[in-house]
Amino acid sequence: MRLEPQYKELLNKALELSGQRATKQREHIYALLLQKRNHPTAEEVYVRAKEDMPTISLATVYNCLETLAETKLIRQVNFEREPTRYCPNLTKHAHFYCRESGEIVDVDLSDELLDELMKVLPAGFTAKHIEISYDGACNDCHD
Amino acid sequence: MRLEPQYKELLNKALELSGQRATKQREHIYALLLQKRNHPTAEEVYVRAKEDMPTISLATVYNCLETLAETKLIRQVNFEREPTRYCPNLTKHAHFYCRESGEIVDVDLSDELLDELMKVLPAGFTAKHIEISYDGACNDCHD
DNA sequence: GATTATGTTTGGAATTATTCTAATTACAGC
DNA sequence: GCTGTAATTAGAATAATTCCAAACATAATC
Repeated sequence: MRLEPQYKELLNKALELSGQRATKQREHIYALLLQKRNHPTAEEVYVRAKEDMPTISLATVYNCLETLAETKLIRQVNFEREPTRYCPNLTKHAHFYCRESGEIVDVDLSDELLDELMKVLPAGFTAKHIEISYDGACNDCHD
Repeated sequence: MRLEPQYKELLNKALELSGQRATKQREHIYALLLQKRNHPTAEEVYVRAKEDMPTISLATVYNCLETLAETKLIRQVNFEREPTRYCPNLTKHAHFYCRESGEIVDVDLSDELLDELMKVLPAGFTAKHIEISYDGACNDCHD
């Protein structure tokens, strides 16, 4: 697993900016999130991370994911009370959760649509963030 | 605490429809959610429920909330990994979470806006549900 | 280049929200 | 009033995550 130069750059910048160090573990976690973008849970990341880095601990996986999320290199994705999932797609998007297959798919959102969503807020309210999640059946899972 | 007749009716219908019984506990929980609509957690519901019904157990609170949610009389509301909150507002709405005060406010959504959101889904995807949550600062909490 | 200071990782224990379990209780239909 | 089923209860169990203190790695200073 190799972290591509532009992402390595991105990671280093983001960590430096927040006064944190670039470590093997952080690079590794970031690389594997970028490489297979299937919205894994921390546990799943842990399993994958151990393939190339057998001594990494689950606590470190949580720490790294936390750091990456703080520095805005990845997003945390939650569906109800299920385990948090992690997503390196930085474009504005929602998530579609297929109840059949369990798959999670990114859904691109236009700035116009997001604007409209901001406009429906009551006067005096300002949102830093909007989370949108769909759930239903994906293309492969229709009855 | 008195459950207003129209809501009592609604509750009875919904429970009957799903083959479940109307119990004191279910009525009580439903009544107090309707009476103070501040999106309480299960724990908070438990505390309030005990005021008038000191022998009720936390497990029962969870059971009742689950039943009410199943029968669509209330909605579960989640923000990241925080405890689930409960909401008896059945209109189509999103939730605004104020990071300052912790307050949660309902935000009405028009059918048109929801339609637009459905339209951005990839071909072949059908959503049964959309969850929208804003977070930021509410009217009372600006810097 | 050695020393010190600071940040990071690690394994295991602790926490927290929630669910499960088995026993008791309440209720509906006969 | 019985009988069967559903609901409640208290406490144990679970699952995801966070905390903790010790070991380790890296960066800064001499």
